[in-house]
Amino acid sequence: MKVTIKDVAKKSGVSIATVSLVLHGNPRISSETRKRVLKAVEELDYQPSMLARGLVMRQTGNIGFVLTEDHFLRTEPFYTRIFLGTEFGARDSNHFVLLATIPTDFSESDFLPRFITQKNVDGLIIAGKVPDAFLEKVARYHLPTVFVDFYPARGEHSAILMDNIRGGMLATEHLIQLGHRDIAFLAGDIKHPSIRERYLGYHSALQQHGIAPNPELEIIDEKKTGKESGYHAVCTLLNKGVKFSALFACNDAMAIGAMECLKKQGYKIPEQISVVGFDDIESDAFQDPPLTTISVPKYDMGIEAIKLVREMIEQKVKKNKKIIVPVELIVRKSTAALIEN
Amino acid sequence: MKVTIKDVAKKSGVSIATVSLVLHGNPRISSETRKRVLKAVEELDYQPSMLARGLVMRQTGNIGFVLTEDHFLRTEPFYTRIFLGTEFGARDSNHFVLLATIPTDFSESDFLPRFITQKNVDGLIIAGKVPDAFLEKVARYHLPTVFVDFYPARGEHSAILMDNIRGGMLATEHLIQLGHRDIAFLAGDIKHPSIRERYLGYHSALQQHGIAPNPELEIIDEKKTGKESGYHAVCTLLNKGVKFSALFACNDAMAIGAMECLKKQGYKIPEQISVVGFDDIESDAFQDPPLTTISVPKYDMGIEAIKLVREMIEQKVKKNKKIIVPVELIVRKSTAALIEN
DNA sequence: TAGCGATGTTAAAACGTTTAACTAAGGTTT
DNA sequence: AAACCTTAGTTAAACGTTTTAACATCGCTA
Repeated sequence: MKVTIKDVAKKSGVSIATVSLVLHGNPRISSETRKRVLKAVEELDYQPSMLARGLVMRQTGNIGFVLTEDHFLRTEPFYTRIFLGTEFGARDSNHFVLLATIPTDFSESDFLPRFITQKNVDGLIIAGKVPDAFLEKVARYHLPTVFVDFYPARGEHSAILMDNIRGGMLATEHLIQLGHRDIAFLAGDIKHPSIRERYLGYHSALQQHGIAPNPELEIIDEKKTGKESGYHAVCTLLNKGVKFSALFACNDAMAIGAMECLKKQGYKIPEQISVVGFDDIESDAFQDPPLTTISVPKYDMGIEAIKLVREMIEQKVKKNKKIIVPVELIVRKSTAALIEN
Repeated sequence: MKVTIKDVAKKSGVSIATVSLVLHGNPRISSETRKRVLKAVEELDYQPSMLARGLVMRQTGNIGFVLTEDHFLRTEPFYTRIFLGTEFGARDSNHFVLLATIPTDFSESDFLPRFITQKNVDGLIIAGKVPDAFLEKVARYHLPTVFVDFYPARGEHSAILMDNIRGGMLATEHLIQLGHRDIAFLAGDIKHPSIRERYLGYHSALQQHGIAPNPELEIIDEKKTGKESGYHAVCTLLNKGVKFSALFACNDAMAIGAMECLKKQGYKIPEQISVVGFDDIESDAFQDPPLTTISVPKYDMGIEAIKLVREMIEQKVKKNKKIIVPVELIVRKSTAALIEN
């Protein structure tokens, strides 16, 4: 059968308590005994039972990771990468990350993930936007919770967010530095905090450089934020007949859609129009031309999220800490200096 | 604190043994006591501790789900869907599914997922192709294991596979029934069992309908199996100058790449050339024209996988059961009857 | 009336840990 | 030499279950 602490104790001629103490680095144990125990552990390949440990320590060693089904299944592996980050971060503290999806339209009558109702996790990471009904229901369990890439409308919470405002500024400033003045902004779902913030960044960069924002250049009422929306937004912009030499889309999907439309209309990118996106999705580098964008450290966000829940679990204190991870401008071939004509 | 079996016992005026027996549906308990206990359980919202239970039952209640990082991160959520299926299937038996990725180039020196080395799972599901080095290393742990969409080259195993041969036949027969005779086949990585089998299906359908396979029409030595490979394969085919009115690609990615190339060269799909793919990926329906393909029940594969590991765990017997799930032809707009000219 | 079988319930051991409280031996102060 | 501290290790309780064997009660039968 499985080798237990008893086997180790017997083999090294000490009590099981001593073994346990050694394993926890208790300084009361002489280095000689310590060595003997460690040797036995090694030779027997002893692995402590998480179950037994959890039982006495009253924790499960698990952390729940929740996101909507849509987010999990969407083609761009954004949250998947964040999850991978948590998986990695969890290694240090020997936690396991349990992943569960909830219906995208979670309602009062839906069930919570089992690991929540069964109290089989010590803490929770909630990634991406989730319905209010879910938040209400889950709040009843008083689990240490960290939000990632989403911040609930009401209440104080711990969260890992990206610096959307700065990202918006970075993108816009890049264009300004290239000499552009007439910079369009493309977005949908403008009520979503992240998108709103990117928009704010765009605005404030313009103002800081003494460029008056031109409402004509802002297409922010697209229904969605996918490729088609980008395509459509450019159509709208073109139809207005307003002059622009660059555009900043609230995400890469829209940027790619926008490029498609522009190319179809015969515009040369970046010679005639520069394009910047946001997110740094996989396919950016394979676009024609490769897309300049703002990169988000997804993996790191996962790691930070784990660190934060762990802090909350250990200290048993309801902190409300917001961590803003920095974003970065990635210059590729879709942007170029303005050519005056 | 957390409500335990003791609280339930006290509240309903019985011993904890009785509570436990009630919860396990033991028939020796009078229906009166049973009712009382159940009522208390209900009122206290008692949730048995998986830890304590696992400790005495010597099982963890967890099932590990392993796949390579590539497979997890790839844009098409194929394995993600399978995972979701396992998650769902695990609900009945109240198991949790722990997901872990391994490096795509896993080697002897890499670490196994923690839940394996720590014996924190009762069984294992391995999805997609994994390196031999991983298989060797993991075999040492003698865990009940089920493979999904992959079957190791050596040894006998339990696995959930899709009917690739039949899929290949279905696709090819569809084209034959539409009147096509010169049907090209596009593939890469022909050594991969799944792709090989699809190829076999293609072949045998041709033969069953008395059509001599034409090696000139088989482009099977592409480096990879992505969109670019499909694009490139069609170039090769076109350069040969061999006549064909339909093509069957070993997967949708290649089919989509192929369509792009054909459209660029001015061919009309399906009027001049019919195209069939395999996999039924998300974006098929949004292609121009929407792609006819073979659909694979990913979600069901996950459910079946869980069922099978559970069987293996319970019966503690090393079965080698192969379950072949059926595939289905999905007719969209990329195929049409041959127009003689 | 002793013995028996059926029925319903419980006591207690076991699972594998952690950790507070304790012990024993030796060393140091007074 | 009594009292006290250190050091290194051990004992035993606790965590929350499951399950087996034992027990109590009752109505029957011999």
